[in-house]
Amino acid sequence: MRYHRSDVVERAVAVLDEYGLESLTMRRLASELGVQPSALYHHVPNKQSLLAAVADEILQRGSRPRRAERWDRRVIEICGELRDAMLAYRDGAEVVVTAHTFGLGAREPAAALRSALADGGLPEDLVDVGTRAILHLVFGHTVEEQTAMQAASAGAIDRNPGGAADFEQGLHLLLDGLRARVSAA
Amino acid sequence: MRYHRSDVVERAVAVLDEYGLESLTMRRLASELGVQPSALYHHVPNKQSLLAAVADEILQRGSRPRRAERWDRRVIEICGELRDAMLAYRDGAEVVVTAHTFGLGAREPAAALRSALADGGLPEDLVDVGTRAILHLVFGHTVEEQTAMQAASAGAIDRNPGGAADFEQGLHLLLDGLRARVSAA
DNA sequence: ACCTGAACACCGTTCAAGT
DNA sequence: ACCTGAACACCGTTCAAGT
Repeated sequence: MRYHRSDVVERAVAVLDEYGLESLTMRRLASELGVQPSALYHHVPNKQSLLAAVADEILQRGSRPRRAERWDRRVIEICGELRDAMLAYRDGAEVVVTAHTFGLGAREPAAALRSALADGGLPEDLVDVGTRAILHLVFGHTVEEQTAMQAASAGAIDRNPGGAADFEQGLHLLLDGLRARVSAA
Repeated sequence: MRYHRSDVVERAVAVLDEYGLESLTMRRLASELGVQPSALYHHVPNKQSLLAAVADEILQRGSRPRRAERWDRRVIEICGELRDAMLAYRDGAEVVVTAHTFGLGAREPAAALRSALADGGLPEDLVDVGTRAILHLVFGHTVEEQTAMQAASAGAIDRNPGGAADFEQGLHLLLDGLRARVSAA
């Protein structure tokens, strides 16, 4: 059986979703494909870049058409899509956030937010600050939400970090600040 | 030589700061203390809780007296202290954020923010949402800032995520949203 | 081009035994 | 109470050799 890079990435997503990030090892993935661990290094330079590819695959699978016209509605749309995409796979938020932190993959959401804020007429430095702030909010909220969900389904009834409603409420706090800067410009 | 838990935690902080998180292994820490790896398990139940203790130690070492009176100035003060504390040690942000995510240690900053927002007269649900939003902003920004700093000092001149100025600007966006809700109450 | 087999240099954790 | 010695069950990655 001969594989391509896309087969490896797709199987990695499946292993992640079924067994979790801590079980997504090169050796485990190799045995899942019926291949020696060393064979994976023909398709991927190392584990880090495999995880980046997994992050991009998760985001791409969750992508939806853009419908909103107003810049602030578009921000909400992008953030909702991003949250849903990450929540759709076990440990999806952790994987996407880590990839973004190390600057490998997961670049699309930042670009989409940037252009929405730019369309809103914000000055360039505020586009930068705003994009990062929104992204940090979405990432932080979603990692916490997913961790709590998975902890709850594994037994312990921890604190709940709020779902979609709290997510949107936090986002609106930030959007208020940004809107105030648009009208002031 | 006989050690106590505090010796182990303090040495762990030193190893973290000097060699980074990826080198902070139980085996490495043991050899640094001149002891067998198994000896560490007399002072700490596992690696995860050692890292939580390291996170708390980092935060405690960076703690400063509270001076601000107004609730919103106090939020800025708390966030600045938190950022400085994490930046003071190599990979400090990563360690503190991970501990917080898994609900082990790093609880003090959330409590301090909660009480500041409550003093501001915000309704209870907004205290929750606001605390988490602020924390996510600070954590996200600081991890990104520290990662970029360390990547830069290791060679690659990456994108810079802004320092203290961008940090405060992002925080002010959120505070504007919160202040608007205070006056509306 | 893709894979095997074998190795290298590591991990976290447990547990009987010592003092 | 604190530590040793030895083991268990793993890791990511490299590299010569095969087809």
